[in-house]
Amino acid sequence: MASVAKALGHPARIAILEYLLKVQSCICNDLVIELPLAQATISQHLRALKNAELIKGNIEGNAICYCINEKTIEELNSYLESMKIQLLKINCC
Amino acid sequence: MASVAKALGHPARIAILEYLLKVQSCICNDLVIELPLAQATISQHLRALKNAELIKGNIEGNAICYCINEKTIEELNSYLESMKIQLLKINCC
DNA sequence: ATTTTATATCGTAATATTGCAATATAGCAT
DNA sequence: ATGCTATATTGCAATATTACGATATAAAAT
Repeated sequence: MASVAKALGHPARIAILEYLLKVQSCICNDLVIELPLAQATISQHLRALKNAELIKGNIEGNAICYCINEKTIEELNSYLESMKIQLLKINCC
Repeated sequence: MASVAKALGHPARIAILEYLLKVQSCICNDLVIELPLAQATISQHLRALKNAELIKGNIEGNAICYCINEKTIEELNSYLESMKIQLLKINCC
């Protein structure tokens, strides 16, 4: 859990995910144009997101189609959901 | 968003939140016994969680009652929820 | 008043992360 | 075969994070 959150914990990586959502499909060189970061840096962030299984990449010719991995988003979501439910039981502070 | 995720992105801080959920109320010296970390380190992690508004602390005599800040959990949750909904529209990879 | 308990802060060493230029790789187009 | 395009990897400097001992603070108990 911590490792997924950690991968989310950088503005550039949030921006990448939101861009992927916005364009609803992605060949990632777009990102180099879209974000104010060097290509090497973006590649590094993509790797972090991939290691955390927040995105997955399919090779398509000489480009790579990176997409959000729904499964991990759902896992994170249901983790928070259950936290929310448990919080209803608590009555302090 | 990134800053909240970043605060969640450490196993000790996840452990603190889960402990707060488990005991359903908290006077935080418990944590020094519960977690295999020095008191200074725990205090540091508590500060990180507090800065991210994931917890709030009320002074109670000479102790402090730290509690989860539901509001932030809910915000995080609804961010992921809306991401999930947007993902349904996407059909690639 | 002194001691104890709970917590925070400071200083510091070890480690990790970030950003980037340079270089490498690999498929595509010519 | 050669050059182009998309991406990854490497090396490195700058910065941030983590962990902790030592010390500070402040309320409570004696």
